Amino acid sequence: MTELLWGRQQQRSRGPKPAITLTEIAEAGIRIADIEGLDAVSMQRVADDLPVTKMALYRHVPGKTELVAVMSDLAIGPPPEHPAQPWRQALKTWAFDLYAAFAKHPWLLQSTIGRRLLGPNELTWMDRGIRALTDSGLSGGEQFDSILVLTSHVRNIAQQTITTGLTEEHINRALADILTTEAARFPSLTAALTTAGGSENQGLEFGLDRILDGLEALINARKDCASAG
Amino acid sequence: MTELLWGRQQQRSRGPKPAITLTEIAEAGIRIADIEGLDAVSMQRVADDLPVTKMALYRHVPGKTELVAVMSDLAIGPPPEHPAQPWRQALKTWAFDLYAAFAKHPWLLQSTIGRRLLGPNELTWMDRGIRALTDSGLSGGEQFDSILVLTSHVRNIAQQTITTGLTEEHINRALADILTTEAARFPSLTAALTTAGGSENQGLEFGLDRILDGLEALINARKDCASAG
DNA sequence: CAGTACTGTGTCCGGCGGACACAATTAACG
DNA sequence: CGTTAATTGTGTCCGCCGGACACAGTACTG
Repeated sequence: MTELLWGRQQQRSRGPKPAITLTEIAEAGIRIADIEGLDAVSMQRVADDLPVTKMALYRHVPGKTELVAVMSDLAIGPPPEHPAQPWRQALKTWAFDLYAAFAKHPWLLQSTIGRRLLGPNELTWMDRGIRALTDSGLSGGEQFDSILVLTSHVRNIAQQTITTGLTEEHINRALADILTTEAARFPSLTAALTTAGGSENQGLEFGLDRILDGLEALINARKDCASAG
Repeated sequence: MTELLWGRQQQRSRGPKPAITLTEIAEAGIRIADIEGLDAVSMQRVADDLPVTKMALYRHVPGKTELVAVMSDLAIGPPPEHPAQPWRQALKTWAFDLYAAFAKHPWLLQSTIGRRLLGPNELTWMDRGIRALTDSGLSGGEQFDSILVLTSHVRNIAQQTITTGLTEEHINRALADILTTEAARFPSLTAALTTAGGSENQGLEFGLDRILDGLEALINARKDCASAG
């Protein structure tokens, strides 16, 4: 598993030349997931696209879990390069870049959840985020937790905005129906949504600014403390 | 679907008395998911526990998707009651309550992701969260987005801390191995993790405080603006 | 040239969600 | 009170899934 994600490929000696490579398999999977969603990615489906037999894939990848892991790290890719910026601006562009990556491959929201083995690209994203906070005066754990908060926010907004399925309208209509018939049970929610006036869709930036405000407050407090001591 | 989640049950007329109810089915599913995880919940497995035939379930629920939805709303339950508090403290206890709910039924982290039809309990959670911000001076959309940010943070921390599988140790060891052999590729991340000193596990409160700090700053800014105008 | 390691193929399995026809039950109606 | 019709749970069947395993062809090594 680690070997796969980190590209440790032992050189081949005897035997027929492989007709396909791990990268080609992953790319085929990505292609399918991009168009038809992650659920459409089955061993059979990937094999048909190459085209080889389904069991041929198992010569290059131990199972579907590992295939999805390789697909994910390959699809998310490395974070884009940017000129050096102050930490706040750096984190903001970092967050928008991450959102863009999720927008490009919506199925990454499904495949990169929970405790799992991380690939090099995903780790690079984390490293790049933490780098922005290196000179902030926060402790290592605080830097880590800060990036975690930002990541979860970006993920959540992406999940809310990026409409994977076509049930979008149906869900919204159902919610509207419920909120009109059962408004009495959810007074605060109803009030908030009626004054909200529909889809402002600025959730990403709003939450981002709040989190960054909170971080800035902590960083400033630490700086004051350091200069005073 | 809406009828199921919202308990609209039409009264029965002719025919044999139902041997099982929707609630019993959902409870059986919850029981299985709590012990063996959400993946162990199959129609066959749920039916065996009741015990009835698998196809009997389809008389009460249209499909597995709907069953999981009913299970989820039933398992998360209504948010606990608390005496009135200032908004910040209210949101903090609300967040901890939500975390506790996820800790009680870890599979809720899997089953309640993405755009979906919300049940009454889940909506009550949202309503209760927004209620804390009703008199904050924030707009309805801002109140909504604030709760969204808090929810995503709690979810993310729960996913990080609550160990569903037994691969925990294996993953950590693999990550440690990689960070030692490939430390040069991830300098900032390595530095942050080495100074962090392992599992402080205060991620929930840290992020919570930062987000609440950010919200407080916005609320205060609005108040100043209002009093000045 | 012989041996051997490696690749892709074909077949098979258990389990999954779900469609459909059927038998059994029970309330409503003449 | 008997008949009818609606509703319940059962059994069988299907296609798809991930994966195990034996087998045949290929290409390098001695």
